[in-house]
Amino acid sequence: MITNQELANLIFPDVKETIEDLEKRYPKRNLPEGAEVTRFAPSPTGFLHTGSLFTAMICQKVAKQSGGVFYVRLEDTDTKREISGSGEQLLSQLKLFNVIPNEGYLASHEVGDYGPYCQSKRADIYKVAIKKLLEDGRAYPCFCTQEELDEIRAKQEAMKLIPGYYGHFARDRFLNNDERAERIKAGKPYVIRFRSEGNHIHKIKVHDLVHGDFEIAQNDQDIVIFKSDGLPTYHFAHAVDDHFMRTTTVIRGEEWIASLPIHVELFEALGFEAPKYAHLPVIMKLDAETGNKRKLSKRKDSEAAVSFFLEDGYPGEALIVYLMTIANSNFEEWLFENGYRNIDEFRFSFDKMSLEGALFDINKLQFFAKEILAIKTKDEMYELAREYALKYDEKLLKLIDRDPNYFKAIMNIEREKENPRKDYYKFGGLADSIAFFYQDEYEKMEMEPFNEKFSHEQIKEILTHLKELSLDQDESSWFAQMKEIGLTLKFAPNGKLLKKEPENYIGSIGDVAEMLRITLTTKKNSPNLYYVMLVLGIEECHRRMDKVISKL
RNA sequence: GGCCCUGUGGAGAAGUGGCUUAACUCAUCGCCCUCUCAAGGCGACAUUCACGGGUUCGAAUCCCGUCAGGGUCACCA
Repeated sequence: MITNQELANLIFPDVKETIEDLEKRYPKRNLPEGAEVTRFAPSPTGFLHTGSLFTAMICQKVAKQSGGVFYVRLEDTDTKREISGSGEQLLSQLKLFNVIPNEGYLASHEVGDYGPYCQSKRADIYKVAIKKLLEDGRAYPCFCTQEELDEIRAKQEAMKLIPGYYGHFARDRFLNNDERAERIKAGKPYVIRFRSEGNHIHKIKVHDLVHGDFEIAQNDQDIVIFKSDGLPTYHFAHAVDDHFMRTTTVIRGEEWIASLPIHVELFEALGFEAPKYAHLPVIMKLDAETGNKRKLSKRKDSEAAVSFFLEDGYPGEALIVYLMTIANSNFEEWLFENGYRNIDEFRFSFDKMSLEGALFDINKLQFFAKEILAIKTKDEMYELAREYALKYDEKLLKLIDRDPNYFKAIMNIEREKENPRKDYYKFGGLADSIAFFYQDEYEKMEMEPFNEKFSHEQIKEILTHLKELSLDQDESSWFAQMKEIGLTLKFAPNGKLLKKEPENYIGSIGDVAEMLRITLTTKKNSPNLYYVMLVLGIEECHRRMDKVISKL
């Protein structure tokens, strides 16, 4: 009968390297004590998911704050689901949130000594590891067809047994090497399975950086490690790659906890030391139909894809800040003490992480976005807005480019002060809210109705008088003038007085301001009127007032 | 269904046996300020920590049970 060695050579005749060679090729990293090597390992099957950004952000943070390495590895072993170009997109979107790897797959090229960083290019490496397992008798070819597998499963279901390829159900583990060789030579298609030595009635203790210690059933499944397309499955690739890329801490979603026993056994069989694990809670959403929590779903929830925030023009920083509040409960407090400008100095810790998946809260995101945009300078606002407009908003781009300084002036209304206005939380819709500042756009807009309390004649009269307003001094003198004009026409200088002596007045200064506001901006709400007038310029203000007077 | 994880207000949460009449943040609501809005100021919002039992002088905190929610059971990752 042929030996394991001979069988291994039959399957992988070209593989000459050994695990030892690989150990030499990918030596332990020379990093200071405590430095963490983390990785973000997406599969190129679509857009960047909000949960993936969350994971990637934490990976980067952990590596950065420990003086380690954060790298990206493309898990492109599922050729069927792969969407071409999504690898590049993933990287470019990550970059927009300032999550920038210092090693690995970078779309246009690769950086680092532990590559290649695309799994599809690592076939040779996986083969070395599989060959070793074959030689050790810890892996075997399996010739079962899909139908046969289905049959086994049906039998197990009927008998109410745990489904899967294990124990005596693992039919092909009982073949002898001669039979295996014969079938291979006959050209029968096969996969390679791991031969598990575990038993699910035994428990193993595992440690997780966020969940702590817990027990879980040992693996007993003879999982597929090498698919018929010549590529490894996730589990196997994880063990091999994270070992040879010298990852110290594997940070991934909670959905991987269930397969931890497989990974533990794989590392053991390969003779590798397992990395530390951190299984992150999943970001959830309340399902409108069932009222239950569920994972953010790309199909159902627009906010599941980071492109949603990008397209709507949320500042990238805001999403990161928001995600960090979910990641570490003490972050918010830290933020209020230390400010938005030094976020890098915050020290992330796995023990400050909640164990339950947080419900995605767009309100809170918007709150942070407002705060962040409020402390931007007018120039930063210009850059940000233009960057957004360039990609997503043609109308906004035209308005901005017509006169950058004019746009900055609009953005600067009540910005350069202690408590800047917090009007904006995203750039989506900005064009519409500032359109009235532009003459031609203003002409196209429909005015909100004036207060019906006042006749057209009264409004005309007031507007005519308001043309005397001067912007030459400051806001308070402007406002004093307006009060004075109002007073001569029987408008109380404040609301309280009107309430107190309703018989003496026909309205209050508020009514006067509203008329002016609607006239100039078409809206009942706008930024500080004085500054709006300054930006528009007194001539344009008069033009708009004249127009309304003549139209009424 | 088995296994694993989780369970403090509308949301994120602090809390690890007495300092808790449960911090803080968002949201909501009310009042004040005010030319509208935004901001800001002040205040309201959990007699109670999923539920039931137990331990204890004392429990959100420890133990047991129950329930609920989530995850997972592929030649997908």
